[in-house]
Amino acid sequence: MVSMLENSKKTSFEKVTIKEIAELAGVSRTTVSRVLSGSDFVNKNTRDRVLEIIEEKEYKPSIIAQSLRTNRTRTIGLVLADIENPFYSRVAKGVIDAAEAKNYNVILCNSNNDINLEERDIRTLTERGVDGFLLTTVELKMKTIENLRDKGFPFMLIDCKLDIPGVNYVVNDDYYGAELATEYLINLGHKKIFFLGNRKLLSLRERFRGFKDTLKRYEINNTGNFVPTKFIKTGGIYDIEGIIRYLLSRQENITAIFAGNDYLAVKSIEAINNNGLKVPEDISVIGYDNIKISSMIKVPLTTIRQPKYLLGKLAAEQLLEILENKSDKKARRVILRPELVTRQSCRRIGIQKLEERRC
Amino acid sequence: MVSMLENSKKTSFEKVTIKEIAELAGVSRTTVSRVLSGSDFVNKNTRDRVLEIIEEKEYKPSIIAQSLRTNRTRTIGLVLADIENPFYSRVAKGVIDAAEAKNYNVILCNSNNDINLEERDIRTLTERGVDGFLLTTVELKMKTIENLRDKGFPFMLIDCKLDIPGVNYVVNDDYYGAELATEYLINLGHKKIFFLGNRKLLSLRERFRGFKDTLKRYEINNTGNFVPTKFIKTGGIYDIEGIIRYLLSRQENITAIFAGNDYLAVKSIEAINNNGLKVPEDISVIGYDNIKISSMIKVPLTTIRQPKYLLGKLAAEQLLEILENKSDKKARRVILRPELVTRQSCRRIGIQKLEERRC
DNA sequence: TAATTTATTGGAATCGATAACAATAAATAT
DNA sequence: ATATTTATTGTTATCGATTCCAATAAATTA
Repeated sequence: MVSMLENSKKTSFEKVTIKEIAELAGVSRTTVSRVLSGSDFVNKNTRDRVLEIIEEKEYKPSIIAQSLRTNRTRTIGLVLADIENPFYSRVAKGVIDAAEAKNYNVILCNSNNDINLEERDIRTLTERGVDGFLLTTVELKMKTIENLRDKGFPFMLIDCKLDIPGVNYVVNDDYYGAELATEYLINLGHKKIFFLGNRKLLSLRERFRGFKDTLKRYEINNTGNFVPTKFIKTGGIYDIEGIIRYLLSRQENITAIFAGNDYLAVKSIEAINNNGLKVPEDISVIGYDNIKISSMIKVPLTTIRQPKYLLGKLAAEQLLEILENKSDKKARRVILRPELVTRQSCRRIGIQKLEERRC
Repeated sequence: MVSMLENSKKTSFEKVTIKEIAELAGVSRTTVSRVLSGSDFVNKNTRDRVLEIIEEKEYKPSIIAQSLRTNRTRTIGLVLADIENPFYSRVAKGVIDAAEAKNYNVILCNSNNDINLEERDIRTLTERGVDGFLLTTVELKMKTIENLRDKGFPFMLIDCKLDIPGVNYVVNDDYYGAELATEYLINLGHKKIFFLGNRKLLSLRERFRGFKDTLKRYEINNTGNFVPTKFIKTGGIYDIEGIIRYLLSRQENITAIFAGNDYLAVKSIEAINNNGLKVPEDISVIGYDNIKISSMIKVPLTTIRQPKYLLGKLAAEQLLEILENKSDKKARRVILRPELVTRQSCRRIGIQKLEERRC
């Protein structure tokens, strides 16, 4: 009764500490701590009494104080290249779910595809005392990563295959995915295929490699896949309209575009339409990522599906394993396989070119 | 030189503490702390010496220790209803940007539109010691909010207009937005309009109010806007296909659907198409939110645009102001105005009904 | 009965910072 | 020359937990 009265008087946010619990239970803080940490050697009666008071007072140990003492925060950092990009937000969901399942929290940074912000975010996170972090980097500096590794700070890369010792990652097999896409186009009869994408970005570099190698394997000569720099705006953003106009004007009879990601694909289709041509009738377009909108646009997009949720989930799980088990130095590298999703943005081209059908 | 040698020997992650800095500089920890906290009363020579050593040792104060002592973590929590929903991820970006601008970090929780997870998240965040948090709640329990308020824990609601004393929010004016949408449809000649959306959700409730009131204002009788429960799956998810089939079968000559959000609108259009009808020829559909895909789908969606980034940014800024300035108890309620975005999913219906054109 | 284990508990140091208060030396006023 | 201010710095307690080590009481063994 008295305690209820006291409670109702309490207006501002006051915290119960372990000291109070100890006093109320007539034991030492040590004992309360023991009760808290599960089972050590505490007498059953004592334990019950302490637990009762803990419950009554709704005592929760201060995570901050615990962190200071134990040097673990049960927090991991997540550096997202772009939270608004559905690819990354799905990855983030996987990360958050995996973290929460193990009673960890996630501090989120958004690097905005900016390598400088990315480094700032990494610094912020380490200073803030996260136990480890996950990095979805898009154009990473080798030095930064090596530095992190050498400091012994636990981290994993997401969707960034960097094969240097002591660096772990969970990635989609971009090379294989690009093979899938390219083979698909080739089987539809395409030979003049343009690869659209910023090859500075790690995953796009892999996709481009897969593309090139596949063409070679089929003995198809393909030249000039370079986007003139004048179409690349600050921050590596492409002027898709400009690129498409340029491609069409080159009169090279390009029959297909392999867009490095679905965003580029969607924009390309728009641009192609704006130039009076149609997809897939005049030009086939294949994307990469299978983001949600790719099935919803005017011409549902043929693309490569990547396990995104899994990417985040596995990465987080691997990181947490490392954290729970600091000694083990074994390499943790997971490579996930993408799949082809055929929709309607690519069509077969054959010996006789079908006449354009107009509605 | 010696120190460099030492550094290169250091393999694991070792932290420099204020104590070491103090010893190296030949001053007390207090003095170092003073230097750190900007300008107190420290002799310029001393300060310079300390700063030099801080720089040399790359010393960063432990945020955990600071937090414990000062009872401030420079961390805010963000409970997102669904990080994968582009609406919320844009909001999140606004929040993160505003927080980082003031040197705060964001701990992200994803409540998955689940009210139980939401409460768990709130608990997690308060226990973790965030300074305050932002809540994008979708179906909140009044009790939870009142409880938080009574405990004096700083928080703000995002896009959830809850007018009880001591509760602050930044919201879009859903009522007004719904007025805009409804008026637009009415001006196009629609009278039989169906409102599609879960009216348990706060913002949808507001939209429905705006919808109803506008119809009344135009003296239009509208009945039966209730979705039969059999089409509502667990978690409040709608079986849109079922609903649309049901609507069409009712033979009530519905000419327009006001979808409570763009997702519902997009799905509705798909469902309508699947039933052999066309948008907007047979049925007009207006959405709400103006998410990215709404302009990219087959029939670009007419919808209501909401300032999403601003929503998050302002909410975070308000919260931080509260945190920096604990004494001020003034109400912080911001109401943002949405706008109509006309695209192609609605058409005028007139006296003579145009014959269906087929391609 | 004395000696040794075992079970249970508490004291005090510690994690890395901040802050109230005290202390000293130098500068100024009387 | 003495008293009082001012500038600068240090001492120590504290935030809220954990943990090493010691202490006590009870139980067991010799």
